[in-house]
Amino acid sequence: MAGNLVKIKMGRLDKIFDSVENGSLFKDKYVLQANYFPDNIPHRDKQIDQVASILAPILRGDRTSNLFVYGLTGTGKTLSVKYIKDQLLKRYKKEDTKLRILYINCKLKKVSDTEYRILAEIIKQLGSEVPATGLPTDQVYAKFVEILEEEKQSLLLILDEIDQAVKKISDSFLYNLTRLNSELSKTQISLVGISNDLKFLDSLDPRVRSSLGEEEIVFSPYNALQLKDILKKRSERAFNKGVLEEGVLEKCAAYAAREHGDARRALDLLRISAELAEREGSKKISLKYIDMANSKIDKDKIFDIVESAPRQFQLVLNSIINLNKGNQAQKTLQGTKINRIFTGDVYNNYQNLCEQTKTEILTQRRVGDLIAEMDMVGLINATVVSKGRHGRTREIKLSIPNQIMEKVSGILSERLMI
DNA sequence: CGAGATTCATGTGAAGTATACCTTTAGGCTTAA
DNA sequence: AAGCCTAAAGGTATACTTCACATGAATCTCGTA
Repeated sequence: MAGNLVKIKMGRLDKIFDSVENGSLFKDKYVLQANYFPDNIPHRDKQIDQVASILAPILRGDRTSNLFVYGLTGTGKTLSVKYIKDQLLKRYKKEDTKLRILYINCKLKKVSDTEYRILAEIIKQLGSEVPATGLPTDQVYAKFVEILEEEKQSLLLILDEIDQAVKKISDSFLYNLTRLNSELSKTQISLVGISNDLKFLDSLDPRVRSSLGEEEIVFSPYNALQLKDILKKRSERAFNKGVLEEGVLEKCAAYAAREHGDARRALDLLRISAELAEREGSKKISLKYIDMANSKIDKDKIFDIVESAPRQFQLVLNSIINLNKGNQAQKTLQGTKINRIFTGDVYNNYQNLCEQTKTEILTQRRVGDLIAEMDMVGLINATVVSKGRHGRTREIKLSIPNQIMEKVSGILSERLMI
């Protein structure tokens, strides 16, 4: 009896394993993943050449112009710069001075947010240590300078997502960095800033702008054809022959092109489509999986945010959902009349919710910021409107798809113990 | 009736506060030779 | 004497709060036709 049961179970699992082992659509899934580093970067030759020619003097040990690289997400900025970094290091031969190229992503959680942490990361990459917290910032600077003065070297600092850093800190950080050169006798620092905010440079202090933006390069978005080409190159390595149905690449490319030509999005779309197809035991990746993948990406993002958000954030979100539900009900009852949701409404509802859940009530000021955050991450759509005599406020629209509203609501109730 | 002044409900910015956490430092205690 | 532990001191990060000022169109006011 018991043996039978196990046998049945084994049989079922074997089937699952078999389907993954034999029927796999993937040849090499890694090729489609975000951290894959391709050995050539299509359609970016012009930009790569530009960057390379600006940075080339560093091979002679000269200081190069500071460089600023713009471009929306998924336009190959990071990839291209990293590629050039590798090439430079490969070519560098001079013995008497050392060449060091540091790549720092200012957006990564462990690095981001403070001048201190960025410096700490730089120092760590230079091969020294500094405590994660506890030291005054100027001491960290001193340590940085000390390391640089140890020996003659050229330093190229690549700061990715630099706008994130400056938004949190002030641009005085960049100012300090650009000025450091005059204090150093043996070492030259060159900066490469990467940002996807096109207006970023304008918002900087003029002194910083002129020194950081000595050279500028713009990475324009890929168009649908280029995206398709990229997908094609990668899919040849990623998939087994013949698993892609006609038009799949085109559709992925088209979707991603719609999102400002984001290549990362295109690749994600393709990979997730394939995963979905595989899970359903399909031998081919057909068009319908792309649509599924597309909505799955959106949904997962929402669940992620909602689930990991801090309690107060969840409470406020819950209030908005409550109000929205009320509106839906009214809509069906009374026809066309829709109450718009404003900050004040949300705050009132939120206060009630706090009483129910015995949570401390935050000030309206703070709740306003939380609402702004939700707008930022795309959970809601909030626009500032002036209602004339009735003041000025944000009009809030929920932008969670209806199909997952229930589930989001469920997660919230569970986490908030309502 | 129309131009300007008012007004409302909040947006927004700066600065301050509380709490949690971190390292360094110094002093006292333990331990092994 | 060396090593270890602990608490105090001095720092940062985070999540708020407080205070103060900014906003912009509906509405009010008042001079004018």
